[in-house]
Amino acid sequence: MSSNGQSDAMSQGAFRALADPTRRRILMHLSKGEMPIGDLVDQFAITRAAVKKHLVILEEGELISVHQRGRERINRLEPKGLKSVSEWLNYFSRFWDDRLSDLKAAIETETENQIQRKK
Amino acid sequence: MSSNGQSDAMSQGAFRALADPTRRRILMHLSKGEMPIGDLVDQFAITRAAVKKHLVILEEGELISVHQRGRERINRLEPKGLKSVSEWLNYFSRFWDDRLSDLKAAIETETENQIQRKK
DNA sequence: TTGACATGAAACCATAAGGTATTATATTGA
DNA sequence: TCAATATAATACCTTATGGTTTCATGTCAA
Repeated sequence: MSSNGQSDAMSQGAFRALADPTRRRILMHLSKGEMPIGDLVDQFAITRAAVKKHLVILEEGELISVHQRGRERINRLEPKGLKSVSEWLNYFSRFWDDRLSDLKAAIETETENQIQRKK
Repeated sequence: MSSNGQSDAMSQGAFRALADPTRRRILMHLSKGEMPIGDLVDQFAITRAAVKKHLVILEEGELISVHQRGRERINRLEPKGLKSVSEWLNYFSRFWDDRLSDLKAAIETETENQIQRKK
């Protein structure tokens, strides 16, 4: 196997957390700004307890962090977990990623132009 | 919610498939080359039937495709599913992604050097 | 055409996962 | 201090999941 073993072990919690569509929706909401559980519950047709369970799993996957503020607990998007998933995925990017090559081509052209202009 | 709804629906199967560590290991193996189920079974301490189930789930997530060849069925890495996951993740990249800017910097340097050498 | 090999499919089992309802705890403000 | 609010925690239920064992199918080679 060689590559990616450690990164895979670290991101297990994140992969698990992302498997559920409700949890991904929660992340989408939190991407617009941190908020307490109450605000999230309003967005879903499930009970507060169910949302709370999702938040715990998201926290375990290091996709969110929780911060006490008075009697509220604020849930905030946490880059760490997402980053580890992205890094795992990156190992496979050579099989499909047009973005990288497109970007590379674009930058090369751009750089050439800059150099042209400098002359 | 607005953004990312369609992409999320499409990648549900892929997210689900990626949640299991054994399935991620299978993908790692297939990244080294397509192979029949028998070759994969040798790499794991579980039965052929269990591996087969994983392959079905990977196929449902469009992470692999299967091609008949004689009496063998070859499992091949499929970019589609990985790409949809990466696109979903991309929505969040602004929260953490140093990769793009790093890459851009690296390519710029590299391109400059190439042009230097051409002189 | 018959055995051996490579595989798929079905039935079954234990545990994890997602949900509910209910009970308990802590902080704010009058 | 006491009610109201915001939340956590527990017990419980149903279905999904990952695994096994057993049985069925299809294809190659002699």
